Amino acid sequence: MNILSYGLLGLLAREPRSGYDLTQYIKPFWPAKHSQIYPLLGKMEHDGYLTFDLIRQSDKPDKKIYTITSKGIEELKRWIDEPTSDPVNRDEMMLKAYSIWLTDPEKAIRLFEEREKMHAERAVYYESLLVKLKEDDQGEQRYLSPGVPTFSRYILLTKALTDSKNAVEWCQWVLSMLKKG
Amino acid sequence: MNILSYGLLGLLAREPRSGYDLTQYIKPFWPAKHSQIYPLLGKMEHDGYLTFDLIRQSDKPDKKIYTITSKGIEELKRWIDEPTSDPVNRDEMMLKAYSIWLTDPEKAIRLFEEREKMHAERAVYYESLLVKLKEDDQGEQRYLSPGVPTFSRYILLTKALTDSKNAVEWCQWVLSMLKKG
DNA sequence: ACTAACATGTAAGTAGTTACATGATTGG
DNA sequence: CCAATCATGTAACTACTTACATGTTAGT
Repeated sequence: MNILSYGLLGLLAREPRSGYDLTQYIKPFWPAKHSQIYPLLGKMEHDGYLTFDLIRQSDKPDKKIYTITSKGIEELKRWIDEPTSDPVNRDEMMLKAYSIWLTDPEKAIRLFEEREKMHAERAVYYESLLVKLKEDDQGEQRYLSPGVPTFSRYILLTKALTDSKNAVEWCQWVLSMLKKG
Repeated sequence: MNILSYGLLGLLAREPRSGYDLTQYIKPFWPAKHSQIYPLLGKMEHDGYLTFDLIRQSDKPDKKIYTITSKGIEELKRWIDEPTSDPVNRDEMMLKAYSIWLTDPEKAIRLFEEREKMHAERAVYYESLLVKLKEDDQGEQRYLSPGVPTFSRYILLTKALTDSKNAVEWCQWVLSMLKKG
């Protein structure tokens, strides 16, 4: 049970999903490829944290729908009280920014403009997910109450959105200095 | 030559340093343990990107001071123009936040207060580094000119500081909702 | 015709962590 | 006396990525 496996349990605690679905949903919060996730799900099933049902499909490939067990729920609750490891942020861009003084300003400008675009696109994406969340809520603002799963999703999406916006602003700030010279 | 090795080259492009020093300086921007860095430095030296001088010390253990070669500088410049990989952010706290609805509010509050404190401490630390940078500059504001190494350090520290502050604010925002209930 | 989405899996490799190993000096 | 800082290294392990492997359907 590594950290990723708790992330997967957290998704399955809301509703049963396939490995394929889990790979998509976990991505913004804990990047991982399907080649890491599929074997891990097998191990978690073997250890009794999950069960699965094989769903035969004619139009699309067959799939395994994983469901969390009560043992899985207990393990998830236990984990929340354990010490939390430090965040790990690795961004090649930051290392390039550290050496940007070695290169010519045009190249530096191109680099930061690219990144600004990337983060702006992410911001749009997270914004759209937040809009969807609020639409599903139908004006009842249930997502503002801790204790419902939507609350957790709401605060995470908000964090992802502000992080993206801040990254865009930082790029713009650096660009303004690069263009002044 | 993995991404970390370019980070190390970037530090050595400013001034020669020991592996021990590099381990400290790289940490905020690319977490890595000495057990990863020492063998990597050996490989980079073997490949001609670095040289080292063995400094014998009587009070402290001997050390190796690494210096970047012209081949190293060229490689560093070449890397900046290459495609940049996506940032990787993995924070166990985010996964816990996603499952926080399963636990009681007091535990949730404790979790977020701890994190708020951690990020606040980081903010103080980065603030102090920025203050030091500006003191060393002696009011000449050279760090605002792209093309000097201090500019790169300035923009990175500013990013690290605002990221920490934003994380503190997010924790406080979540806490305000958790306390309302 | 080709590209993307759906769907799961394994094999081989790289990157990163934890633990082991050593040892002097300084400060509380 | 104990912990921290300085200083470098290896061994064993875990985590993660890239590449290989297969196959259908829907849209451009």
